[in-house]
Amino acid sequence: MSLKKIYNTLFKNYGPQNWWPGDTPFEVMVGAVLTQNTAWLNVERAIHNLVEANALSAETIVAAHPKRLAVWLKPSGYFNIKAKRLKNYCRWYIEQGGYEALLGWPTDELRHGLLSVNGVGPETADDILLYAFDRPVFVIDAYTRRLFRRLGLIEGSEHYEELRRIFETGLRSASDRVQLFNEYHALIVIHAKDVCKTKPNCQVCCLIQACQVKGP
DNA sequence: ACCCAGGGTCATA
DNA sequence: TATGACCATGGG
Repeated sequence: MSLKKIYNTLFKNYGPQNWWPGDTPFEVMVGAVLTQNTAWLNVERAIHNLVEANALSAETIVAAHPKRLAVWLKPSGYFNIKAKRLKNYCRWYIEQGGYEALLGWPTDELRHGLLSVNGVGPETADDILLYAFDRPVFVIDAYTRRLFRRLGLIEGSEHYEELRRIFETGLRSASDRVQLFNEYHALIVIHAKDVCKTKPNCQVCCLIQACQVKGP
């Protein structure tokens, strides 16, 4: 069972997802930080607070008092640490000259720069690279590990970079890799959290003979 | 009253 | 290198 076949099965079941739910690249970046180990609905509430406060910009976030920023971020959980991380990211983002400047960076350098920010780890960086900068980077999250371990394609305990290499090389000959990786990650998440719970007999679940969110 | 959610950092051995 | 504690809200 190839990675492409699994993608086709997922796509056939769920259709196009059109991620990331963000109106601007900057909103995508904020969402990527706030969604760390957090349900997306709560992230939306936090972003809504920022919009209502007219604070959805790097400059405003950097200038905001930490306590007040934490209040805006409260619904997304971990609000104190996320306030720091978001400030760290926005400070770096401004220092590098903002979106237009970063667009000119080669993907490897951009990824390295993102990872240099305290609070931005590999998945957050790859979310930003793929969904805000349209770079062909495959996002590895807990759902990806679980699904493909059950499918028998990976062991599951591989390091992040190793898994990313496996997926990116496995799909190296695809025509539009940005579009493919974008949809693929979205489909993996949708499969895990929305449909898989309520449709025990979807094709992918039959494939792995285990349609349960919990479990190894 | 549990368990979990689109992780990451830091301290410890 | 590799585990574990910690961060904290809201939904099921």
